[in-house]
Amino acid sequence: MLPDTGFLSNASKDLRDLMGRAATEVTLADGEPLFDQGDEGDTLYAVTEGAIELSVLSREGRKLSLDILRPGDMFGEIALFDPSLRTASAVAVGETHLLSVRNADLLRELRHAPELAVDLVKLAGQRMRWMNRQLSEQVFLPMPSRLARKILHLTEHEKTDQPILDMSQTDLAEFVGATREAVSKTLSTWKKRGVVENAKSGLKILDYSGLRALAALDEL
Amino acid sequence: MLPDTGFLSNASKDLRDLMGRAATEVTLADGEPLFDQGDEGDTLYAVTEGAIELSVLSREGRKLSLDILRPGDMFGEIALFDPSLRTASAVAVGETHLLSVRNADLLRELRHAPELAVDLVKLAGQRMRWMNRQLSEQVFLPMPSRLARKILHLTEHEKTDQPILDMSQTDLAEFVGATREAVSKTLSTWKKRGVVENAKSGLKILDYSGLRALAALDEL
DNA sequence: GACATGGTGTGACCCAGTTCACATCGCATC
DNA sequence: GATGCGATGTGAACTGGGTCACACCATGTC
Repeated sequence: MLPDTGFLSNASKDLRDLMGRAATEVTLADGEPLFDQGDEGDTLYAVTEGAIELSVLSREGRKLSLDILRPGDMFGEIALFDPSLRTASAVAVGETHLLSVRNADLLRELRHAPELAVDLVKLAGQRMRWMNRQLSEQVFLPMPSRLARKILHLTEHEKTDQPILDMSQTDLAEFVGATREAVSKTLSTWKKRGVVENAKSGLKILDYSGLRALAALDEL
Repeated sequence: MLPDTGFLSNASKDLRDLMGRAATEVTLADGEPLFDQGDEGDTLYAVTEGAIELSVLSREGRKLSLDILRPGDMFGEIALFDPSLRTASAVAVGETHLLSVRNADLLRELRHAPELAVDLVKLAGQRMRWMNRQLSEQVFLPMPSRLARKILHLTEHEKTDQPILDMSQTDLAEFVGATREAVSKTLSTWKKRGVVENAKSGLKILDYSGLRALAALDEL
């Protein structure tokens, strides 16, 4: 029922089973919001099909995309234990199916297997580590490195050697916290160097190791 | 034994008792590091006396201070459940006393009171929320607003109406992710406007509400 | 008193990235 | 094939903040 790839692959089988028991299904159409930053939330989700984009936005409407979650990924772990305002917004990218587990339901299940709480916290811990990295990258790395990193991250689930990133420069800009123009310009120089090239509705990565160098992977 | 102020005040009494049972004491001299980013860590700490500065640093040595933790504050929650590399460094500010709880010891105690796991995760959740805010502030707010926020944050534990922030401009700069010069210049303009003034070894806040306005508190 | 040392104030200059303003290129629709 | 529209490319001007290079304290200490 629950996928065993991605984030969830780190969870123990028992935990996955338990969550499966407490879960109900949700389906979203493309672009449909699941929740907004500031909503009350007490539910954890796991993606089974499609994708979810997590983003934060400033009051003036500027947006910083945090991640795209794919089948096997989980999110909303915090809300589960400490129901309160959501710290990010989530919208569906393409038609997507989710499993949702509500706070109360999970706690009920957890009473039969309390040792699994630790597993859950591990997941939360991993997300926190990830969060921490986002912060320091944003602070320490120049825009081109951040861009290279995001591209690598967003294509790492592809199997091909020269994957195509199906995303507009505008979206990409929201991921790296910069303007569309700036992204366009650095992509231009990379194209000249043969690192990437335009492809049908997207960006084709030609030189993976070149990109990795640009990402300044040894830093931080 | 464990203080009941600050972060810990959010913890239930039972949890505090349990932690007290599993804890051992640690004392650090001024400036002494507790752990460095990248160390293995499986221990959670609570400050009982003195203060701890948490910071992240880039490979080239640039530093971003995250917070100053005072008596009653806890940190290292994640390492407890998911022992792994520390994501930040911690050094003592002044002579400081800590209580430390090791992973294994807490889990043993937790076996007698498994329902308390949830309490612990709540704490982790709160820290994650806080982390999230740091990230979006760093991305969305201009330096002066970040500076104003940090000053407010760092003085909020003072009882006085016009507290003195005992910290050099260099340190402040590390908190807001900017250079000393930039901090000096914005502080200068604030001094002209009567918001702050220099005091013996520090900065005196004259106009709290003025500072709050500069912090753009409605944003985000 | 002379001198180093660490904090602070400012100015000159530089640069990454933003803002604004277009031009261009598909590609869908009529 | 004309028209429109979203995505892309790029150039000019601006700007926040960084870098560098000082001057100017205090304070301590020899």
